[in-house]
Amino acid sequence: MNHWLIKSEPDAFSIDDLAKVKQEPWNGIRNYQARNFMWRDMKVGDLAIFYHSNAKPPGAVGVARVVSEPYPDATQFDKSDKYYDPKSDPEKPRWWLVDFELVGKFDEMIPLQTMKDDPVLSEMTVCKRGSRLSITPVDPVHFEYLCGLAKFTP
DNA sequence: GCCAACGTTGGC
DNA sequence: GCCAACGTTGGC
Repeated sequence: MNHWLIKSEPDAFSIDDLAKVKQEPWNGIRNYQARNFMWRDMKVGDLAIFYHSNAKPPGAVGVARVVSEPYPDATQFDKSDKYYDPKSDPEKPRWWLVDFELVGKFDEMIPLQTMKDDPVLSEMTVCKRGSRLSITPVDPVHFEYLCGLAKFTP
């Protein structure tokens, strides 16, 4: 099983929003590296740290699970959607996604600063300077350690 | 294929 | 609001 970190801006879609729906298509990803992780590497059952970006403070807020095979992101073909991509061919879709469901929300978020200050978690991609990728692989050791810090058992 | 200009992300 | 990092675009 692979482990991941997925970023979301809580103003757009927060972990509480994920709690309200059964499962959520992770749409709007328009970066090839992030797309490749969903399209090529994610498997049903994979676990992901849910991370709030552009938040005060930013940080890890819970755990989500991959619950679908990859399929084309419908928003790329919707002219009225902000993620519409006129260059994507419906015969050969450019953007793919998976669905996530909530596993659980941490009792207390682990702020990015706490992760950066931690000798183990500071190795995570999200802690590195200039890390903008919205989906990143996570070392299982870091995943377990972070859940431990949050007193959370997936 | 190079690279300058530009746009976006996201912490601070 | 600022700005560093970095991906994308497009002229050449």
